[in-house]
Formats: sequence, C-alpha cells, structure tokens
Amino acid sequence: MQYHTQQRDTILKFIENLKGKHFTVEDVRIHLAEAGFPVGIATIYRHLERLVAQGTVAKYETGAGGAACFEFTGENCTNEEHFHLKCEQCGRLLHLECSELSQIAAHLLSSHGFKLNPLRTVFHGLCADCAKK
Amino acid sequence: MQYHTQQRDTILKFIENLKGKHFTVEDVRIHLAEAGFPVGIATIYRHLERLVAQGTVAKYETGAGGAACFEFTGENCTNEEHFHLKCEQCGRLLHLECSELSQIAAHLLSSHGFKLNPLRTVFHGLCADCAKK
DNA sequence: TTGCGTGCAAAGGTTTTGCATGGCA
DNA sequence: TGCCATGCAAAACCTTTGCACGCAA
Repeated sequence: MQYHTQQRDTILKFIENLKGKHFTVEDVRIHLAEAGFPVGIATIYRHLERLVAQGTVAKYETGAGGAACFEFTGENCTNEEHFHLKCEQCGRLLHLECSELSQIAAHLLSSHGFKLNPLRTVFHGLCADCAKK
Repeated sequence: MQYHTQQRDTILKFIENLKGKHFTVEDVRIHLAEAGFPVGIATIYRHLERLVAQGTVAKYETGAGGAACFEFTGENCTNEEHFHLKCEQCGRLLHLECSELSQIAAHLLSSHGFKLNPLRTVFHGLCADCAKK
C-alpha cells in the first residue's frame, strides 16, 4: 500500500517536469529546498528507489564517486531507442535517439542471450565538441 | 619522472597475469597481502590511476556503491572488439568479443561525432542465465 | 487505530587527500 | 641530496539503514 504524502507529490511534480532531462538526488533536494518545501535526502532516495523499481524512473550510474543520474520516463515507457552518452572529458551526459543503435539490443539478445537494459546503459567516450580539440 | 619501487613492480606483475580478466582494488590488496607483501590501499589507487591515464589499464565503473573494476590491457591495446556486459541480477561482469558490436563504435563516430571508448563502456541488462528464470 | 512515511543521525563502502616518513636515483 | 613514493589516518562523497515520531487512511 502506498500513501499519498505531500513529499511524494512534490517530488513527482518536480521530476515529471524534467521529462527528457536527467537529474541527481542533489538536484531534487536543492530544488525542493529553494521552493520552500525541504525534503530529507533519505526520503528522496526512498522515493526514487521505488520509482525505479516501478519502471517510472530510470537510473544511470555514471561512475563511482559521482552521484547517480535519474530520469523520469513515465508509465508507458517505450524509449527503447533512447541511449546515453557520457563524455569523459567535459562530464556531460548526452541523450541520443537512434534507431540504428536499438538494433544492438536485438543483436545482443538473439546472438548472445543478453537482455540489454537501455535505461541503465551509458556509453563512455568523447563528445563531438571535446573530440575536436 | 617515475621511480621503480618494489610496490610498483609487485602490483604490475600481479595485474599483468590477470590480462583478460578484471579485478578490483580489493583483489589487488588481498592478493599482495596474502603473498606476504602488503601494500597500502592509497598506493594501489595511485598506481592504478596512473596506469589508467597511460592507457595500460582500463577502468570500468560498474555502478555507485560497488567497487570499480580494472583490467590490464597492455601497451599496444587493440581490443576495440572487446565489450563488457554487467548483469543486473547476479552482478557478474561478462566479457564479450563481437565484431558486429564494434560497428556501433564506427556508427557513433560517423553519424553522431561521438568517439566511443569501449574500455569504459559497460552494457547493463540480464545475462543469459538470469534471463531464463 | 494501524502502519506506512518522514527525517535525523549514524553507519556503510569506496575513493581521495594531508602529512610525515622512507626509498630511489 | 633532492624528489618521488609510501602508508597511515582522516576526510570526502554518495548511499543506506535504524529508530522515533508524524501523518494518511
């Protein structure tokens, strides 16, 4: 059973507006605090954990030491074609929609029996901007 | 300038023998301690950091909370076709050599200007064993 | 009233850093 | 001798957990 609390609603409202963008636990905490409704970090972690388990939110672990990134995906999440690129130089996390890339999920499954989770997979490398230099 | 120390040699000898396998800082520390030549954790971190910068060792950050995985690749590292799969259920980090997959690196570069670093990229999902269940 | 949600603080684990000491060149 | 390397301990960082209290149903 799940209660409706002010904290839950406030968190949900904030991250729903970030659909298509990623955020960290700190982002949520700071925003809520600045909005005049501070919420404990543990509560934010607990809600996000639950939302991830439900599939409403995706979690990207972009490397030890740095904070994890989350992203609101919504209930009917069909973004199989949505990938993430993490630049090793500038540190940015970029979004990439590419149908060609989604073929690799099919390949991994049919040829290697591995069921790829695009919502957790992050490609590491150099972004176009940084590669120029 | 870089000095030749016993610690450096001992660490290098150990991880060279692990070529093709991955290891954590703890693995190194425990092995060296059991071998009768304990080395401080900070030293292991500092050496691995340097080796990663040199390109001799690859580092995989397999998720916050868990320890990072390293892998000795050697100087003339040509394993562009070598990828890693991390199972979300059993936690294993699997190696995968697949020429078809290496095409995605080419695609990312030509179509999106992103220079993929296979040595840092980890695919997340369910391994064949866990997917059966 | 029942029991989940909340928040604080403490604990957990990994990694980094400061500083005095020790070893290589 | 000069400088880098080492190791210990402390700190930093993100995240999880224990526990008492508060609030939703």
